[in-house]
Amino acid sequence: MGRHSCCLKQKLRKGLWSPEEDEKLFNYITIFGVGSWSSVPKLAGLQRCGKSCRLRWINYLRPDLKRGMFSQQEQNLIISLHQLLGNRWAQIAARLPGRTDNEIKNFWNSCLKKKLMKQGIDPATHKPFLNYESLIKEEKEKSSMLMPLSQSQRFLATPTMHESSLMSDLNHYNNIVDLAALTEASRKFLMNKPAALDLDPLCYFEFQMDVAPFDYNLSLRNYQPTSLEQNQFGSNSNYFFTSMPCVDSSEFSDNNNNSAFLVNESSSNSSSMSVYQGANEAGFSWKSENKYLDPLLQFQVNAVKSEEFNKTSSWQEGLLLTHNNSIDFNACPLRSLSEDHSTEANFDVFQHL
DNA sequence: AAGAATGGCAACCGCTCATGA
DNA sequence: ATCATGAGCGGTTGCCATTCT
Repeated sequence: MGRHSCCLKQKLRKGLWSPEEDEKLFNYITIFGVGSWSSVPKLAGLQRCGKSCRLRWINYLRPDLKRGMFSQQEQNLIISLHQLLGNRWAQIAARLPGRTDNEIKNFWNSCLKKKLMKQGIDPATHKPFLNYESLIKEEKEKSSMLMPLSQSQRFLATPTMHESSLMSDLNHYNNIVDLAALTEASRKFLMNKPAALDLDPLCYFEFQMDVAPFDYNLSLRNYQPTSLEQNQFGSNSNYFFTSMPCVDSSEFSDNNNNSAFLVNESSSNSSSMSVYQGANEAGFSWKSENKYLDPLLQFQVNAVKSEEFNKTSSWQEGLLLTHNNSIDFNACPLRSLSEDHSTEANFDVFQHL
């Protein structure tokens, strides 16, 4: 035992399928439908293991297969999906009707990868090829001249129980804040109504959010921008952030010099979230019109300076992948603060399937 | 022209996960 | 709880055709 039963059986054929075998399998499945693959070979009169039959059907015989070249749209979609999902070919294939995971995987490995590389894009990260070693070193050197700020610059607020851990994290170059801790910290800030926490104005944020129908959780990651990015922020930015995990929350807003995180999941088919940083700084929002999220939506958010954060968002349809009623939500850092104090953030909102 | 190298694709292998006894 | 089994997934292999040297 231990091995697949199909592998124990003798005189099972392997390798390419003959037209006769294809016909047998096709006829059998056409008549009896897809059921127990392990019993298919016997019933269909094939000297194959069930696994082999399944593969042949799924990848070749299935009548709903598209075949032929991938269209430009399909190629773009694959690239986008791969950026979001990585090598999860089955999930990617689920978004391309008539295409199999195997087909997409092969296409990726033989064509798209090279195509991206030719464009100077790393197919693994979907970002331009960089010499990361030297880049990081360079940025470290640059930032060491600018950073760190004094503690008073970083934190204008009354110290809290979480500040020290935040501080220590900020001392790392990448200063990735422990997400759970920061979420918890933020929640407590909110609940205790502390004075504003003034984060390093040269830092900005990446947000991650898990969403289930009635349970939202926002986490925050804070990291050092590159010097180029630093220049795009106002020097006197006053970043403040709070997050609040909510369950069926009523509206929460925090105006004036505070930022706010708002999640509403009402019993109606709508939900929304807003994040806002600082009194005069950009914020952004996330929103779903459907309680059960449309699996094909992606939101592009344009966050514009406004005194009322709930007026700052606009939406654009795109791509959203769903999974188990939860979402992984990754916002790119707010960036490109322009003269009119508008900023733009593109979000990848996706769920694991 | 011929052998080597490469590319594209189909299929296999090993693993994980779900299910049910 | 444990084990057996099957389905599904992703990495990998191997075959064949094409291109290169």
